Amino acid sequence: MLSQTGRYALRALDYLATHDDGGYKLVKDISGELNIPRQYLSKILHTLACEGLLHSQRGRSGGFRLSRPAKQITLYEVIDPIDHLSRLCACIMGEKPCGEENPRGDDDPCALHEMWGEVRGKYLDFLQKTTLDKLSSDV
Amino acid sequence: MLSQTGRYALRALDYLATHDDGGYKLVKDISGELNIPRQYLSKILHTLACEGLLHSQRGRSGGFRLSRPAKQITLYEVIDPIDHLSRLCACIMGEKPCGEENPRGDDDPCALHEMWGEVRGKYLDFLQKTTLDKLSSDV
DNA sequence: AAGAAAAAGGATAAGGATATCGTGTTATCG
DNA sequence: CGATAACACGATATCCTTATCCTTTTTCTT
Repeated sequence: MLSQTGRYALRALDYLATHDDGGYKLVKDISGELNIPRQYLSKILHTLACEGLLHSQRGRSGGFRLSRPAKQITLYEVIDPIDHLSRLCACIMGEKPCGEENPRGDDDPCALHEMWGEVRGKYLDFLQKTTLDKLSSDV
Repeated sequence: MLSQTGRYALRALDYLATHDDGGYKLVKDISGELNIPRQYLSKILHTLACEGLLHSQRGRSGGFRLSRPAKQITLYEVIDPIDHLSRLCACIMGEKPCGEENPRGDDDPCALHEMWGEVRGKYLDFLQKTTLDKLSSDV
C-alpha cells in the first residue's frame, strides 16, 4: 500500500520538519539518525527536490531543507511522486481502470466498485488531508 | 494494495464461480477467456489448490473447480496466500510493526497510528466480509 | 587558488513479483 | 496398451523496486 521508499521519504521529511531551523540538513546525518541507506536516501530526497518540495544546496554547508512550512505539505505530495498514486485507480477486478466516470471501462460497473472505491478513497483522502507537521505531533 | 497476481486470482475464481456446474474447468479456457497468461494462471490456481480453496484434477477431463460454494469463500482467503496480508500491519512511519497491541514497537504510538489503522482495517474488513459470489452479482 | 565537503548523477547489483518454457506425472479414451 | 489431454513443477527470463558504488559538479572555507 505504501512502499518502503515512500516510508523512508515520510520519515526523512518528518526529520526535516522537526529539526527545521532554516538551515540545510545533511543526508549523512538524516540517514544516520533514521537508519536509512545514505546513498539511497540521497536519491529519494533528490526526487522530492525536483518536485519542489525540498531545496537542495551543494557544497560545504549544503544539504536539504523543506521549501515550505511542514504545515503546508501534504503526505500526498510526498508519496505521489514515489508511489504514483494514480495507479491505485485500477478496478479491483482488474484489466481496465474503473474510475468514477468509467466503471469497468464502459457502463458495466464492477460489482465491488463502490466498496473498493470507498477503501481507496479513504486512503487517498487521508494522504491529502494530513500534513507533514502531523507526523510527529504528540497525541 | 492488491497485487496483479491477486487480481488474476479473483478474476479466475469469479469465472469458476459463475461457470460452476460441478465439473472441472480448464486453465486453457479460463486464461483464454480472461486474457491471463496460461502458465502463470496455472501456478496461481495451483497455489490456491494447495490452500484447499480449489480441487484440481489431472489428465483428460481434468481441470480446476471450487472446493466449496462461492458463497462460503471470502476474498481474504483468496488474497492472503498471494499477498501475505499480515505484512500490511507495518506502521506507516516504518521500521517496526505498529499493531494494535504494539504501537511503534513499545509505548510510543505513532501519531498517525489510529488513522492508518482505520484505512488498513477497512480494507481487511472488506476482504473478510465479501464472498466470491458477490464479485459478479449484478447491482 | 587549493582543499574539503556536500549533493548530483550514471552504472550496476540484489531481490521479489511477474511471467515463460520444457519436461514430468496422472488420468481418460479408443 | 498406447495416444492424448490435462495439471505439476523445476528452471529460467523479465521487469521493477530497492538499493550500492563511484565519479562529477558545485560551493564553502582557509
